[in-house]
Amino acid sequence: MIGIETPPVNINELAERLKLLANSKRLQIIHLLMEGVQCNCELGEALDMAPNLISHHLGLLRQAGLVEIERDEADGRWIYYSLNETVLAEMGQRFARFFDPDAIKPRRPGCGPQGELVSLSSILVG
Amino acid sequence: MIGIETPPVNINELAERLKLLANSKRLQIIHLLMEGVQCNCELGEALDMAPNLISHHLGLLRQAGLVEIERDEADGRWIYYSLNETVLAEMGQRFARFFDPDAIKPRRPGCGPQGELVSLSSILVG
DNA sequence: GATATACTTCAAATAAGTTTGAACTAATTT
DNA sequence: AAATTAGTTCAAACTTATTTGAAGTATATC
Repeated sequence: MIGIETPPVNINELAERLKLLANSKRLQIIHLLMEGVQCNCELGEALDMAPNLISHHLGLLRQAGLVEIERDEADGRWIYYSLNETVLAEMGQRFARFFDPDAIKPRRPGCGPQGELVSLSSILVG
Repeated sequence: MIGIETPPVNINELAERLKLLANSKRLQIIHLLMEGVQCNCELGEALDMAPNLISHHLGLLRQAGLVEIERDEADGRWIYYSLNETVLAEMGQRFARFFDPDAIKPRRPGCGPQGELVSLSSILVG
């Protein structure tokens, strides 16, 4: 055990979010949705992927709240997908907060020859 | 094929970066390095992981340029790891640029009943 | 009511990533 | 020079994620 505070962010949760995005097919889908594309068939055509695969990835994105659906009012067979702007923004903020380069603290010698010297002296002095 | 510009970012590369970070063990390592922790043994103790596993994950982070090493001048057995602030910042900027909620364009009816009407009329008119 | 369309779900196959355990360097100490 | 220490590398076992192919919904058209 070493004397470091537990992280203020939930690392496992952050890893889950990153896993969701760490896939080029899903990134492509997100990109197309941002461009205004809206249905499974159009995504499939643009990405050259089978509809069930698109559906699978959309499902994962949907589970995370990043993608939302809406059926066509006139013809209910068509489903329109869109990004949840709020969730996207919230994710971005979390990443920015965790990977903030300004939060890097200087290395401290808690280990190695220097570390031992320090801990020895801190025991002798403090 | 549909008329959307190719993305200005390299999606595969972005996915690779995200994959690197999409792992709770590596996030924990990054977090500890940000806190100033510096050697394999200390990371291992803090995370309750075998040194070879730590080494494996550090290796991946190092490949991506996110982590750098330095040997102790007095006792070369000790290796000190640290984060490359520039690379971290650059990654953060890339994510922010790709996941920018303000870049979401309105849905356009290129598909479905509405889409067909639009493309029909655009053929007839244009 | 039968057929077609748009999409989803399921199960199996494949691929990729993670962990483990052992062997291996490199540097230092005795 | 033998033993120790800090860390790495390798191969196999294990786990998780992705893809494929087939079957299944829901809605709409003929």
